[in-house]
Amino acid sequence: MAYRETERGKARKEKTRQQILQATAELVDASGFRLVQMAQIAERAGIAAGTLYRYFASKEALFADYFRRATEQEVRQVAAALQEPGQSSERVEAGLRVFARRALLKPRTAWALIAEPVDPAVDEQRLRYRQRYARLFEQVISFGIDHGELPHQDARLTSTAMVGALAEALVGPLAEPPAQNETTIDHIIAFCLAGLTRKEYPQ
Amino acid sequence: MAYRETERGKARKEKTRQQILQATAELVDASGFRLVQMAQIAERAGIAAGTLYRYFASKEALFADYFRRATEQEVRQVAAALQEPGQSSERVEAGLRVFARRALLKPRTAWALIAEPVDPAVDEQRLRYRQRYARLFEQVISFGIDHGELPHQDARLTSTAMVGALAEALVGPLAEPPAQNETTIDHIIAFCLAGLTRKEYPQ
DNA sequence: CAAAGAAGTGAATCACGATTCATTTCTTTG
DNA sequence: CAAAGAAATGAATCGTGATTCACTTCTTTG
Repeated sequence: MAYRETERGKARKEKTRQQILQATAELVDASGFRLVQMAQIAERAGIAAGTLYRYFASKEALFADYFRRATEQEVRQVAAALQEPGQSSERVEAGLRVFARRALLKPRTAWALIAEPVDPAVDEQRLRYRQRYARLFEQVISFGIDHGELPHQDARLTSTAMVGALAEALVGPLAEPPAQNETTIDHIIAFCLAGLTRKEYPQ
Repeated sequence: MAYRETERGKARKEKTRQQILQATAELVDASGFRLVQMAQIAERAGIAAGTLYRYFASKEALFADYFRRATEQEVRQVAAALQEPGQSSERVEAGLRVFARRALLKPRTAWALIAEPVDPAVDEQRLRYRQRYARLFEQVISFGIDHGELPHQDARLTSTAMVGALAEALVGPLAEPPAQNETTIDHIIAFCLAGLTRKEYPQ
């Protein structure tokens, strides 16, 4: 007899898999999904192009996996901020702030996760990602409405608008890097909170 | 002697050029920039693929030209709405409403113009487009601030946030077609106006 | 109408980058 | 260490869709 999969071998493969995902993350952060090539990923991960296909069935599958992991992190961070004790509006503010700070930390990655158009498999992940965000904010807003802390409103629409405002102001094409700092975050959050706590509504 | 360019010939060429741009518009509205192929455009315009290249140097050049014309229309409409008489907030509201209605009329086109990633030449046009929008809204907001109709604020940041909120709520991945109607527009505009007219600001 | 030149055609070419796979190298086990 | 199997390699292949260009058709003019 001879070779059989061993613990050590399994660990080695896991390490390579992580290197591939790490290389993907770095390249996406540098240029977004569209411009990243499999050959580049392989080179940065220190392996041959063909080897990628021993770990991921296709480019789309690799991107989808990377996307899922990356957004999982983001959602977790924002969810944690939203769970902090306080008034609903304070909790929403904390969530927005975490979202904004993380976006500024890696603007291109944020853009890739939020807005860049991608292949169907990745796009499905993005829909899930957005839905999870929407639900997180929605829950807090709905709680606030039910407990009289926030005026009645369409919780989903508000949370969608807030995410859009943040994303556009922080990573959109008009958002020039030098202008983005904590003050910018404060302004944009103030804008969102005004919309969240507004008193008059149509109908 | 023989052939020389004539008025009639010039008109015929102009008509073909318009057909190409019209075909491009229809296809972009159906699927966005990324999926539109030169062969499709030629077929829909009723000409051969090669003929496209007698009118436009490349796909990128064609798209950039289409983009420029399309956004020119949009900007003109919004600019007209912003010029209507009234309080600054009313003028901003009118501008947002035109922006929103037109986006809902052709959601895919709106998405292509606002958010879809594109080649560099088209992207540059998009930057101009965004800047023009930003300036239009900015002017009105700045006027409002100067005349005491609006609280002091970063006019550019506010206008960027408003466009982001609108775009996300109306054409983003979570914006489901059946949910989009005049009521949705009213809600999202109310959100934006609250941010525009808010009383407290950071610092 | 014939000649000159413009415009149109579409099959062939080209560019690009993902994917394959025959071959080589590495790991494990007795 | 040798054999067996796993994993890695990277040059060659493949698919896709933009672009070219030799040829055909149409327009104009004298």
